[in-house]
Amino acid sequence: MRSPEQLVERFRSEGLKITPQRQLLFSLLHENAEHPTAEALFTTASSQMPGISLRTVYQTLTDLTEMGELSQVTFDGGAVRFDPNLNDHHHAVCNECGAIADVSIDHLDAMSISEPNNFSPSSTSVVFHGTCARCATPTSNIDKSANNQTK
Amino acid sequence: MRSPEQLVERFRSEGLKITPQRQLLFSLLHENAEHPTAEALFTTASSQMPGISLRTVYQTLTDLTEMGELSQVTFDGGAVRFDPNLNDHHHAVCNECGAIADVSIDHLDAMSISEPNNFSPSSTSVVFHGTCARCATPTSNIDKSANNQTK
DNA sequence: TTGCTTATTCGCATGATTTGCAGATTAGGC
DNA sequence: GCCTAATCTGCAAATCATGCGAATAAGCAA
Repeated sequence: MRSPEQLVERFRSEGLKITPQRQLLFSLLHENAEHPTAEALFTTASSQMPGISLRTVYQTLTDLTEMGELSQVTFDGGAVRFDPNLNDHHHAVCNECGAIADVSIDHLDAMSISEPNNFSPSSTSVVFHGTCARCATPTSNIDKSANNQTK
Repeated sequence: MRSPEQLVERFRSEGLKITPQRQLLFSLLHENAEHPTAEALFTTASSQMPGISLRTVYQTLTDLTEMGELSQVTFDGGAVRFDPNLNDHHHAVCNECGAIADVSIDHLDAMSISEPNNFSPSSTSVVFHGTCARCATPTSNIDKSANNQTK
């Protein structure tokens, strides 16, 4: 996702209005690597702007997604998560704390479909499940459940 | 997933009852490569056993999943799909018709996380999006939407 | 600054999917 | 055939997401 300033530019140039709600969400999403759900963003947004509507959060997230500024990802059937990272990347989900990390992959191109041989892939997404560094380190296990996904 | 006969064995040996509903679902799931949703199975089951409850379908699917006879997969935030294929495999989703195919992958092990280097993956799942053979063949485009996922 | 126009926001209703619960039913053993 | 616990069923309810209409406010012009 572009910077809040660039998004303001883009919205202006497309004749869209710059509202305080949008500006807040731009800043909450900028370089946000937490893959938040709409609800999570709503909670954070609400603390800074009491009265903001969950509906507006969904609306803005949908708009940004349609503009290609965000992508949506879901893991294991939970709520949709929003990802402002537009670079080519994949995800690693921690089985312990539920944290989701962006990962780069080496030799992704070495991999290919062996069977069936008649499917033409246009994109590939890889999800690793395992243990994140924080949860693998015994001394810092205190706050394991901080990012736990509810489902 | 094991064969209906083997599942009957297993259920018996665990003190669970063999009901007509369960038997029907065993047979509908056996070697089913369609990755059906609970609703889809309910629809099919209903035609063969009018009166069967959607609740029972969900219950049985959950039971089989907990027994390790089925796995659950979701794509793009839609409803949960059930997969009786217990072999190591991945999925290919057709952007045209929504069909989901099981795929085997060559050289999956060549691939690795380059960044961050402190995540320990225990499993990897790969999803390809693209065009399936049927939709890529102009002459057989007639029934494209047959398997279309609604979301 | 005021007013106008239209995009946005908001709140509520609704839809889709899934689970909890309690009473009715039935499989399987005696 | 009877009994008891497991199962099935129907409905309420939880969760996540979207549709809709009325109220509001951003951006522009005068």
